[in-house]
Amino acid sequence: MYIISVVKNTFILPMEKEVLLKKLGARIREIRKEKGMSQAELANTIGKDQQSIQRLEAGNINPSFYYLYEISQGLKTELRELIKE
Amino acid sequence: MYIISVVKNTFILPMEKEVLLKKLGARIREIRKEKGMSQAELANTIGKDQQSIQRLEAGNINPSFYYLYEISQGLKTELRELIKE
DNA sequence: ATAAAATACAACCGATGCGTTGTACATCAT
DNA sequence: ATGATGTACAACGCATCGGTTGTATTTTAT
Repeated sequence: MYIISVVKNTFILPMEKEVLLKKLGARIREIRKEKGMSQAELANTIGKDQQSIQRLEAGNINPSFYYLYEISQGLKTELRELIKE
Repeated sequence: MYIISVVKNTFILPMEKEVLLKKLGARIREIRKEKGMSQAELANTIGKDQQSIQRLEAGNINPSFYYLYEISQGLKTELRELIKE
């Protein structure tokens, strides 16, 4: 008797990682525009640079919790607002 | 004329990183207990192991957005619920 | 008291976040 | 046309996340 197959992490998540990150980025961009800020402006207020914000909004990274917190502060909003849907 | 001091990131955040992560971990633990799950149980349902959940709940890591999403799914709750305060 | 279950902690290591530099391109005003 | 402003993309490097193994400590049940 041998183990012929080991399937790991069969838990199916309702949303793909890539899709989720795109949505997050789009939401952040939406809020930033509402506030009338440029990427560089947002970045500078929280000690980051424009390129980092660009990557985030493009959904090209999977940002850390604290990073998102900093973003929310830069946008003068609640962290929870970034996650609406 | 010389630059004698460069202060970077003078933006003062209302909450320290460490404190925020402790709170996040505590909140996750709270929800997990409400659901009557063990760390291992939560971990296994989303293809992780007990030790990873422990580090998260202890506030010893700054988890990624998608990681938190997986946790929320394992807890059968909304991602937003993990961030309540 | 003993065993089982749950939780905590430390170390290794590959993958990746994120700060940074450099640059391209598009839009707008002068 | 030129310059200023906003956005996009790629690469480098250090730090850290997170999967994993190993083990210790605590809690609960019998």
